[in-house]
Amino acid sequence: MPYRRWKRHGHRHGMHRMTEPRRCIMKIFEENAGHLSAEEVFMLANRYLPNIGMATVYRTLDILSQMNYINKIVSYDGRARYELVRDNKIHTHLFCVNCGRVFELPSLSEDLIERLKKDINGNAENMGIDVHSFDVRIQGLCPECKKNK
Amino acid sequence: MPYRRWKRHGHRHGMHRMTEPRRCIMKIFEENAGHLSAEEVFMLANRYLPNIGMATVYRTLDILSQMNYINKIVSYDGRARYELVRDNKIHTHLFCVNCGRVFELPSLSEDLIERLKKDINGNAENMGIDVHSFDVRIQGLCPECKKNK
DNA sequence: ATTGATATTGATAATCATTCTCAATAATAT
DNA sequence: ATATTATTGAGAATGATTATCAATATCAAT
Repeated sequence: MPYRRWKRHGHRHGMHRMTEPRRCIMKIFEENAGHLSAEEVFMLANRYLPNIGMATVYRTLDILSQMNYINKIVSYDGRARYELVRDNKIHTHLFCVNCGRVFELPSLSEDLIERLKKDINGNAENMGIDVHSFDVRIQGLCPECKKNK
Repeated sequence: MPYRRWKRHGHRHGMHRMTEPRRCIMKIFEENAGHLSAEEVFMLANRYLPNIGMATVYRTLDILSQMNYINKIVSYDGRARYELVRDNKIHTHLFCVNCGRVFELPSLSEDLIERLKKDINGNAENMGIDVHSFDVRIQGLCPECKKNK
């Protein structure tokens, strides 16, 4: 999402003022690929805003999720991760049922994704739901945990 | 999983004794389709075992997950749900980013699932991971929350 | 069947991510 | 510049899940 559209878009989701902490957290997601936990976002933001509070981080992450600017992902360790929404990117994640970590797997083939989209959007329309994003999730053991079994 | 294989299978995952609470919880999953929270399992078990403790429920759910007898699903409300593993059933769940509830969507078409399996198992082999199950997850708004926006 | 070793239990306390509260502060419209 | 009020940060509160530990129940060996 381009910088200048933040405010306009945010207004629809309860973000009425553009503040330092919010600017900073959005920047962090623009600059860091990957799955950041709230704690990690907090530590990164801390470099620029030493007084930022954890509550602000959570509040901002919440709003950005509602805006569909970031995706919230919850794993088995009961900790949420957040990642920037990128157009047309469908993730395949491995969730290790043993250690709780999240791993990104190679993307599915293009036409498989196209067929998935078609299938899902058809169902979505019938059910009156609003699809923000979707992904394929694998439950299983990561390489490390598989070895130690 | 047939009753008589429980013990044999469980032994590999740290379940060395077959006890009343464990028998009861496994029965609950056999008899209840759907996504049960730990709290719900606790209340159902309570009917038969009035003294069962919450800790036992969590411990048992943990072992049954490790055994791949049930699937653990974590939603946006920070509460886990568990469901019996059924062969060849690939779920498509909607996770409402607003209210946290989980909804089951109509199953994907047979051949789409077959192609997904092939693709995923190929990647799994390359990465040395152990796939217990996989599912498609949609992040978005449920019918109710969509209306109230 | 009895026994002994020990896995499992239930009650409770502890943990840890997340949310709430509220007075102080800062962003925006005017 | 000022008034309005959304937002902040600190710390307390919440709520799901885990750890602790003495008491108990299971099962293998006898």
